[in-house]
Amino acid sequence: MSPKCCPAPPPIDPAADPDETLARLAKALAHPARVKILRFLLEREDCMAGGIVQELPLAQSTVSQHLKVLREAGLIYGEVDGTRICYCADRERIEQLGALLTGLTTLSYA
Amino acid sequence: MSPKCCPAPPPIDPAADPDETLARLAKALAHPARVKILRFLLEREDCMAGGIVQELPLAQSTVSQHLKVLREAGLIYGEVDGTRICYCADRERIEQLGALLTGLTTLSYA
DNA sequence: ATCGTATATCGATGAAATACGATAATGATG
DNA sequence: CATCATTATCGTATTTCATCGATATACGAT
Repeated sequence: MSPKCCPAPPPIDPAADPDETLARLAKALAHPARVKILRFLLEREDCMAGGIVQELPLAQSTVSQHLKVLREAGLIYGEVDGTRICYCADRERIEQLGALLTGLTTLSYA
Repeated sequence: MSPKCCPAPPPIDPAADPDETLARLAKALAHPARVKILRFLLEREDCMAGGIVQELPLAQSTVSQHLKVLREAGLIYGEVDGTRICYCADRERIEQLGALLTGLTTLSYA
């Protein structure tokens, strides 16, 4: 499931406030470029990421910034090996976002 | 299903770019106060909203601003009747966000 | 050791978000 | 009609975001 080139993703903190967590994850997705980056990473199972810059009409430094935001939110993880990066989308984290959303909508029916 | 005090929610535009839409909706949720507001509205099926200000440690004008953001993103809808507001959470829109998320993660398995 | 490539970080800048108080608008109430 | 209660809007200060170019860093190849 999880590709070889990346270390294990950090665990999800169950004690965190759901509203804060939801807002935090949503914020990381709150930019089209970051959604596209995430989609790009999700599309290739081997999580090779060299070439993200070419996919977007943005400067390299800007893309790097967006990657940082995604990384800090835990939506992607990985490592940089000198000249090569190996980022992976953390599906579990994305599913956590989905679960938080579902938890929101099913509240009143519980 | 949809409460009486609110008009019909605006329809969802199917032609919009999914990444833009996802980012737009996520952005509206990218603040804890707005998540709390949404949760508050989802909790009461009758969508009465008088009292949101009391739920949050924020000035009334700030809450109004957050409501505006949610409204413009289509996550809530409703009308103001002078001294009384009647906002409803748009469950369909929230589910659209969930669907866009799912569409993202299931991409490579399609 | 030098060059080339790929990524991250820094610094600056303009745009947008967040917050508040003050004010306006609108209905309800006396 | 005057007043109260509730919400929206305006003006403004502060912070955060987005973007870029320039520079730093790390590795591979020559």
